[in-house]
Amino acid sequence: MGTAERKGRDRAAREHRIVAAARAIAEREGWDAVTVRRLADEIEYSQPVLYSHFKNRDAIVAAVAVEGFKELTAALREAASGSTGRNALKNVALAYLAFALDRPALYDAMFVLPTDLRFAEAGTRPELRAGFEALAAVVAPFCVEVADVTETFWAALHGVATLERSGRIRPSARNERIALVVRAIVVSGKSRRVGG
Amino acid sequence: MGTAERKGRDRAAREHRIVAAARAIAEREGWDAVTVRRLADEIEYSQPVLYSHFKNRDAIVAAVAVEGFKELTAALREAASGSTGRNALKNVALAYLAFALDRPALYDAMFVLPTDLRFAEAGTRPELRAGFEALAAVVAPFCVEVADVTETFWAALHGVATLERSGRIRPSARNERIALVVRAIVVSGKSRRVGG
DNA sequence: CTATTTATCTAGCAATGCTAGATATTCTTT
DNA sequence: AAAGAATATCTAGCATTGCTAGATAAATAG
Repeated sequence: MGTAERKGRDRAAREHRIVAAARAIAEREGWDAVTVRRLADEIEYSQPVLYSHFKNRDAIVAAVAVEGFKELTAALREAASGSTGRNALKNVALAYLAFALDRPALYDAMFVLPTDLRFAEAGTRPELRAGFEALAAVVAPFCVEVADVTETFWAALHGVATLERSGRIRPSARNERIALVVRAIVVSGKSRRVGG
Repeated sequence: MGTAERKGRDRAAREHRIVAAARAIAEREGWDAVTVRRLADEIEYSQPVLYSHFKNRDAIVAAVAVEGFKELTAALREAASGSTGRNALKNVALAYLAFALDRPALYDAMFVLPTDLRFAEAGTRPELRAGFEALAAVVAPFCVEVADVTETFWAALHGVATLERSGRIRPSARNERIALVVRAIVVSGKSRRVGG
């Protein structure tokens, strides 16, 4: 009798519908519009059901963030494939920015909103680690301290994305900034004395 | 009779007390603890009085942010003074990170929380522009496209600060990341062909 | 068929941002 | 100084939020 299995599947499907609804509303109207009541309406169950799936609202945001990390990782790998060296770097940088700018709500869930997700330490979820490694892969050819340079590359991309998104730096200069970041990585592994 | 003037001063003083209370609570307990009711208690007036000073809660956060910009600007200028060239860059970078990391609530008000403050466009408040120019001053010796490089420098610092603060990159590698950012700026203006 | 566990819902709490309408205070004018 | 006008402030409340206790319905087990 597979009824227990079916129940488990149903439950998983419902959980996925919650996450999908949260994400859809957030993308369309922002995270403030994602209320527990509205999610309950959306999945056609009452509020407390959501709390049998997630500890609290933040845990729902975190679930969306995990989806985001998977997709970001995929997008970065895709961008890296088919090119090498400096071009790969540039393509990855462009893909990162495109991801952050076209899916602001998703990016917020991943990097801005409070979550309990852990990073850069033991117990980091694999979805999160994989994204970092996709960046490290294109950075590695240019340096020996891969972790340091990857973190700095990532931070630069994150900073450019968030400051541009909030209107703090000029959208018109995006390409120049990307070129500067890419060049910084390319140069980082080369000789210390430069240009004479 | 300077009673109108005194009233104006009293009002300004009360407004300042609101902002100071908001900032103090935020620094101590986070922005979630900064409720309008609690601010009203703190200044010993009723809630609606706050709305005669500020349009809404976000406007109070914005007022704290403006204070933050003044202080960040001062900190960056201070850090730049007394050194030149690469050392000035490094000192400014260190000062920026120190600012962001020891005043997380203030930094959030300035860069993370939603505000109506405008940047990088006509109508930008002078407090905000001054901070940018303090960065530009130490970047200028190293490049010709000062605006582009300054924005990228700022973005890198912002990214490093926020990712480190949220535990997404290793605190232990802070100095390495700063060194990389500084070197990237130093190198940015030099010859395009590097290291042979 | 009954008892027990599991799934779900109704109803409500306490807190939030914000505001309408009432009241107290201060100023202006005679 | 008194009456009327304008200003300052408060009380009380709305609508919404995240979350939960306690009641009920459904599924399972004996």
